[in-house]
Amino acid sequence: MLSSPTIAIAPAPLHVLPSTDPPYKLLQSHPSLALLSKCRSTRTLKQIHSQIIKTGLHNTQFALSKLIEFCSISPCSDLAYAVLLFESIEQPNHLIWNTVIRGHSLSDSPALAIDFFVRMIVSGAVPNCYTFPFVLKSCARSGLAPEGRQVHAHILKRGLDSDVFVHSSLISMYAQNGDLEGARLVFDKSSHRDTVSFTTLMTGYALKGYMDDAKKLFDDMPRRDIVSWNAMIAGFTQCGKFDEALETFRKMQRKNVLPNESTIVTVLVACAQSGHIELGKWVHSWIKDQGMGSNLRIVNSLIDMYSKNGDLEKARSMFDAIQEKDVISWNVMIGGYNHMNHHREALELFREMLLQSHVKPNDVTFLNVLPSCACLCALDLGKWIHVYVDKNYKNCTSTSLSTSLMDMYAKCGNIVAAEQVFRSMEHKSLASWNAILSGSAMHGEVERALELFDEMLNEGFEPDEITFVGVLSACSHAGLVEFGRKNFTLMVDEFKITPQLHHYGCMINLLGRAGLFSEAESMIRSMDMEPDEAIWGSLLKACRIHRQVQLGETVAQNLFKLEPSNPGAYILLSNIYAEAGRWDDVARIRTRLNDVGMKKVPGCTSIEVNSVVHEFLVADKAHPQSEQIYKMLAEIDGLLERAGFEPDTTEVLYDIDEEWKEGALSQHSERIAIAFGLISTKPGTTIRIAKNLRVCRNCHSATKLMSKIFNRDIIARDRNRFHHFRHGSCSCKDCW
DNA sequence: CCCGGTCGGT
Repeated sequence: MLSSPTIAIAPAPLHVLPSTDPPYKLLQSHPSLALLSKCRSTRTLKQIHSQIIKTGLHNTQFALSKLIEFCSISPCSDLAYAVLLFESIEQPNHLIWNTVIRGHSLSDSPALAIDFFVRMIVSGAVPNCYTFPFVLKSCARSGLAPEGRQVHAHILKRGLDSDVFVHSSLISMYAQNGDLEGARLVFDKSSHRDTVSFTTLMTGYALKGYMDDAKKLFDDMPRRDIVSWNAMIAGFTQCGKFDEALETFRKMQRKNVLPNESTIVTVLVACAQSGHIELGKWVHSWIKDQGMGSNLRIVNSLIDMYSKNGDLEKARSMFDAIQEKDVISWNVMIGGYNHMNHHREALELFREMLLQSHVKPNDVTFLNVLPSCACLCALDLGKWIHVYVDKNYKNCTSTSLSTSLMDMYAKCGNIVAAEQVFRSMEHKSLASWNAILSGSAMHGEVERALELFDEMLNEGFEPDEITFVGVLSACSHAGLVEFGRKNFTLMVDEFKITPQLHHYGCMINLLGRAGLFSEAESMIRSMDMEPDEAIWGSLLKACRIHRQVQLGETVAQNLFKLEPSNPGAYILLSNIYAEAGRWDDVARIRTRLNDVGMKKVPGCTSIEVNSVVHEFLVADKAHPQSEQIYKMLAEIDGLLERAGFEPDTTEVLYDIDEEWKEGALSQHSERIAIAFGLISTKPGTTIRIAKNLRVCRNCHSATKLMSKIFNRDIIARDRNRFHHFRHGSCSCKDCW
């Protein structure tokens, strides 16, 4: 029995097929081919293939084209197998050529379809009106505009441009390659413009954001079908014109055009992105009336709409009610948690997906989970995903997935792994450069960040505003005033980027810390926008460092106005007074602080041990191992004292609305997390923690000493940047 | 018997 298909199709010389097939109606209903529609795995595919060989069907072009078609576009596609089949045929007919070109045009590497097209012509086979739509699609999908124009020349030579399918495919190809003039020319020259050609050109305009032109075509077209309406709604949605999108939807209903599944999905996207939750709810009840309430695509879109609008409970209850969840159901729910900063829930649901569902995660799943890993410093889970991706996607990992992995490593404290991923990437996007650049900046690797910036410019990448946030924050972390000024000018003059608050924030921080107050003030005056709390905040910090009492008072007033209930400004100002010996003013601020009833953001530190993320608050006793943790804390205090550590109590004010007690400083959340890390990991292991606020001075000094006493690398992420503690010192060189 | 345009998750 021929159980091995490779043996079956590999023999030389090549398969010579009879020039004509038996009547196709006989073939079409053949039981062996009917089996294909039920085939779900490569194994059964191979069995069916053997069947086809046994019954002699493999001597027909029809059966082979069906097999190739199935291998190349079914859910369990295996393009390599399709090519193997194809190569075994000596003189493929049109159908076979078309099928193999179509298979490649829909694959991950659509450019290969063009290679087959060239081979087809060289072999003397004549492309027909079925061939060109596939070839044009691959020119569009692979972005090969010159090749697209050459194919257009072929079409004209063969007089096939009057075929409606070829005609609309041409418009689509030009439009998707961004050549709207080309698309318009094809459209204008034709005398057989149908609804599809109109809609295709209209979509081309919409894609570029030219909604006025799109609207004009829409109004001018003789007949509109449901796809035309949907395309118009989608066009408005994609360029953020949600009101117009929803208005078009209402108009279509007034004209008694019945929305279909795609319409609903598109409208729900508009509701999700624009926050029109009331309309979303109305659409939901309308869907129920229409009996579409159990359509999985629609339910998935509803979950997305509810979760993006903050109603996670409604979203979750709909998610739980789905009997047969698909990968998108999982992705939207995980993505919803991630979007609303419910990172723990995102990771928990991801675990549940792996353990309790039969749905395999895909790249979008990871794109939704990785930012949550990054936020919680869940490095083990992030690494697991990396290994999984390498194993399951081999060398076809997308640029965005690699970028997301890189970002995760950088934010979890492993900048070396981030750089490794970066170097291994074949295609880098601007986002990839931005991620590695700001990663290096976050880790205080300033020279590296500036090197990377030069490198990306040399490779011809055009930096954007995010790039410059990375560059300028690198300069500000290292106090490189001259570089900061230079790059700020470069950004504005060379790259014509209007500075945003973030950029000014970096500059003010940099100038303030260097004591260049008049330059900082004149920069603030030059801004087109109102300074935000970050800008005043960094200036106030600078006032404290340089003991600028008078300026500090003015700056603090600005902060009080912006954030009346944030205690940070009061604390900084009282520190400034304290350091100037103005105790009356200190007392006055403290009273005010107590009167206003500040909303203090509780300090919270997370640490991952054995793939589980643990979170600790100040003086937290909720952890099951609390008793051991506090024993360890006491031991640490003793060791610190013996090493000559003196608590720096200048920032005790941070605890002003805590019940102040002896030892409060050693109960800051980062200390508890480190103590937990020390008792639950092997000696010598690196400890990684992530804190939601900035590390206080006292904890910073204590942690430096702890890294020496326990001989551990401690990598701490605070709200701003990373601190790598090692052998008693910190990578930030005490300047943060 | 294989052809075109809209549509969800970054």
